[in-house]
Amino acid sequence: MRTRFAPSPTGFLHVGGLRTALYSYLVAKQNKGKFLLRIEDTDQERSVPGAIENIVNTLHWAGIHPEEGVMVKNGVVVQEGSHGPYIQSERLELYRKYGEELLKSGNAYHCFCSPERLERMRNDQQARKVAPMYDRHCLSLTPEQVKEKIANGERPVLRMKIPRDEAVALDDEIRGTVVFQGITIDDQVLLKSDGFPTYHLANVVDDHLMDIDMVLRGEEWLSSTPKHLLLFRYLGWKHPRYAHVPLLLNKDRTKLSKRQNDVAAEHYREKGYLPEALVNFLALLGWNPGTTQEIFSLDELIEQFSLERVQKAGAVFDLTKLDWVQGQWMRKIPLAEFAERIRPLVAVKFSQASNDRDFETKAALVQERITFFNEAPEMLSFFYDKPKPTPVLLANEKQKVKQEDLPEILDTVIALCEGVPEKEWKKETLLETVKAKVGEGTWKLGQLLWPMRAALTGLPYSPGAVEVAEALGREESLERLATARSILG
RNA sequence: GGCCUCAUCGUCUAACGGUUAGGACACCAGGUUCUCAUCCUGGAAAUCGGGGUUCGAUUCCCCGUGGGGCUGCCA
Repeated sequence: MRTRFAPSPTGFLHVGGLRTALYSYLVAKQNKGKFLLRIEDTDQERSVPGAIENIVNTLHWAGIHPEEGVMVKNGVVVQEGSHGPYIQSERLELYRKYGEELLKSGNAYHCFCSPERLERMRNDQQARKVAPMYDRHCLSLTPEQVKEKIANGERPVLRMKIPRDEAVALDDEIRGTVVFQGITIDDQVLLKSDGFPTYHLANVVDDHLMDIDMVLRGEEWLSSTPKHLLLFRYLGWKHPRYAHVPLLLNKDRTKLSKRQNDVAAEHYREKGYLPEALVNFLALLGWNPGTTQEIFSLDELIEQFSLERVQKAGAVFDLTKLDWVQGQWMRKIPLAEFAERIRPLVAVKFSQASNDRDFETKAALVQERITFFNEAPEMLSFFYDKPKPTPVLLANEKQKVKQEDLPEILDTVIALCEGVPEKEWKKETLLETVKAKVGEGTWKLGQLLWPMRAALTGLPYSPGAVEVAEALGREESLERLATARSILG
């Protein structure tokens, strides 16, 4: 099984494109096949320098690694595989050759109509409320007339000749059978006057020459598929299987657009989303496993994905769930790895973090509390910045901590903590100690722990008191408690 | 306008003739030996409409309605 992803290098990798690439990749991998990357740069106007590198890099970031075709090695675009070249602008001769073949077999013809005439024609057709289609004005040209026009310097396009009296049926993997009447299909331009092919010709020639077994692409291609099927037939080739994936939609259910959404996959990387999260989220937009599982690694997707369970209707690209998926993946990261990933971020603000031996203990306290790595510095700031607690913060109505009780409470907490020796300085021991005091009946747990936590962190919310105390260490904790006590006078 | 296509909670979706129409996110309310977060429990929330077919339709058929895609020498 060979599948491909064939983006145009017009800038960034589109999230919809990423999902299509993902599905394509999954189909290839679960069949022990190959997934290849081809670049469709047949529109010179729209090609952007650097776009290929960008797309490849983003694909890699997402964990999708094409095994054939266009790749980037050491920052340079290279091509690997026996079916190359894989960049369409390097295959112009091929398209010209097959265009010629179609011309000879009578399935294509030259057209000299100017853009102006075509526009007039379409306007006129629309005014008459008929479908805008090429009127075959140039079909009647004799070979001599064609030769003469070319000799005069006119640059024709090559148009495909659609049989008007037959129906073309597509057997789509997702949608089943779809039938198109020839009379409704336009005589598509195959080769442009600049010698470049259009998508339609290039796509068919390449999918055949590159031995593609299944084409997965967006639903926007569904209506041009009969043209492709016809081309395969004219050229005497077996066509691949087709699977038209439902579109990703804006909130108003129109095709996902730049104006309404952030559609550049790389931006999600920049915003701090984990590739696992984006891929997981995208996979579920239009596909479901038939079970209640929601979190999938790429390997699990390869194992479980199936086209039969791909939705027919488009899916609204609603990011709300992405954040939840991101949180799930965030918490799945092994602690040691998590700590090392946030350490450099924290060190930017607090250089002590670079060689903090207890950093992992601190990191453990925020892993469940953050959704993005970049929230870590803020969440850990109280470890590196001395807290400045106030009586207002230390007291808490809900916990029944009155300001006038604070001196006594803090003295109690300090005494309790002093009673815990260095080698016993663990959150479990600390909690037991506090609870033992609570058992005496004077104070409730919250009356001791809230002021303790507030004194240690200086914040209205943070990880728990004893957890923070452990991470801070005995000496630092006692110092902070003493500081808090001192402001109370 | 023409062609193609789609249609279950706000969103992503399950149910392939028989279910109190299920799950997830978001939302709301509780709980989780201290706050925040996590986590747990509960709640509110949907079959576009009309006809058929059938003992029985979310499910099959038809007609509407609504949405979407395409309709370029763009992809």
